[in-house]
Amino acid sequence: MTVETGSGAVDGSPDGTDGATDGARGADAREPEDAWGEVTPDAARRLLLAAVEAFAERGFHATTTRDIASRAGMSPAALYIHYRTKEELLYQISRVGHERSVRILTEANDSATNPADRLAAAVHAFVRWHAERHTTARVVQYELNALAEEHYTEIVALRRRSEEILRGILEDGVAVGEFTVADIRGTALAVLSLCIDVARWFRSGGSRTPEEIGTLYADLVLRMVGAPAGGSREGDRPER
Amino acid sequence: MTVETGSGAVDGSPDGTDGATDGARGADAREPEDAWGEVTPDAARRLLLAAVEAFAERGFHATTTRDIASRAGMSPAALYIHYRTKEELLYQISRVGHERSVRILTEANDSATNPADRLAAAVHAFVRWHAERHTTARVVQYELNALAEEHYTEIVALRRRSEEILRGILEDGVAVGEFTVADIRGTALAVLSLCIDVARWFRSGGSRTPEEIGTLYADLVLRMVGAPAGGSREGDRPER
DNA sequence: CCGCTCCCTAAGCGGCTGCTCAGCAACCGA
DNA sequence: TCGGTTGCTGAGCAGCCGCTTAGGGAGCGG
Repeated sequence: MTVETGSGAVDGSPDGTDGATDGARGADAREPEDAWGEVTPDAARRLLLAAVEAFAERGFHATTTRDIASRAGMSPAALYIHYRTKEELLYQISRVGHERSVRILTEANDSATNPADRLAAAVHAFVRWHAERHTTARVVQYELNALAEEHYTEIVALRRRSEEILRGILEDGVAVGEFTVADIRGTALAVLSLCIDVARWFRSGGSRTPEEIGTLYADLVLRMVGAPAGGSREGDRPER
Repeated sequence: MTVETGSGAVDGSPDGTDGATDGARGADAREPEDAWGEVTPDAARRLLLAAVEAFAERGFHATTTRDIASRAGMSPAALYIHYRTKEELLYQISRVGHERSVRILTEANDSATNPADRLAAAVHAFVRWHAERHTTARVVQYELNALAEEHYTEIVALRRRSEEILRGILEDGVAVGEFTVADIRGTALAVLSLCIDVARWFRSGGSRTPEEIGTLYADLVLRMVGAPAGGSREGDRPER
């Protein structure tokens, strides 16, 4: 089993260019739950996909290895050719998901210079991902404590990284006078919590698109930090 | 097994004033996780308490009936004298917890007349409960989908009730011009989500008390709805 | 003393769990 | 043609799961 993540490869596979099959992130003609295109043996990817669905629906502990295997169209034993344990499946899902989270926040943070735009971009992209990939995100965000001890601590480090990025934006915003925030740490935690929880309640059939929710949440968060006007980032209108 | 809930009693217990035992919110000498004082046979209450702890730690499916029973100091079979199934334990926890949630929101909603004060009171009390009783709240909010079909639909109705209360406050606030909210339904959902998620990340040993988090969140939510000044409700200071 | 009720336990049942292992078909370079 | 590797299956193991059942002991009205 091989996963390319761009950083922190766990198994000793060469950083091959196999992922080129889905081009530059394959944003065109996107399937409902791909984003696992980099997982190399086809069967391993199908198993991962099946595990994501099953974990999201029933939770890690309520999901049986037989269920995962049969969703992937394979026998129960096939799972253990590609993954040592059921927990390793969760670990791979969690690791890739968290790395993507950090990358989304990092890229948004680098996409602008003034804190308000950085914050809006970060919240918008982060929330959009949680809505668009809510099945994956639900597993990533809510099945954490089923991880083995060592895997858990590794994932928690990634989560702290996300927290730091957001806190950094708030600190910059307060420093330059764009934000009015008394408790920076607490507010950063609240903002992150607000975004993450989208994965819990979002349903695909709902009345709002991920894009719309991203926009709504970016506006709400700008208000939370006391940024002068909600929609000040796109264009340059000073009000409304 | 008998539980008094103050409203919507399922089994035939009188709507007694037993809740007076914890006085006005029982802030004095409060035990870590009581609030189940109304459960009548002592053994049944101990089992409920044990189940709350176990479900919160490991999740419903990962918790065994043997674990619950042994936490309560009883044999595995004793559980089935007081509850028909493991799921019924979850159902009782979920039902009582959701009824308490609705009651907290209702009382806060009735505690003032102007929408800003009502919203601040609701968020403050709701968040405080989720932090103070985070063990219970975690089960109540995040183990929902382990419920049986009929129990699930009953609980979902209670959740919709909470949603409506919050949405009502926002509607009133917009109507009288205290709030500036474009998407009332989406904002109400976001506010509720923000409050609920406190149960996920809150730890007892943290640097903030439930009271402090309640205050912080009330302020954040007032900002989210565009209420004029964050701290305008207690006292009358127009700023900060 | 009886007989009855209320709680509780020891033992265990059928079934499902994560996981293993021997074996086999398909492909591969030589 | 052939040995070796890869990817998979059928069968199954040990152990744990939710839940049941038979029975026991303490209390209690009579």
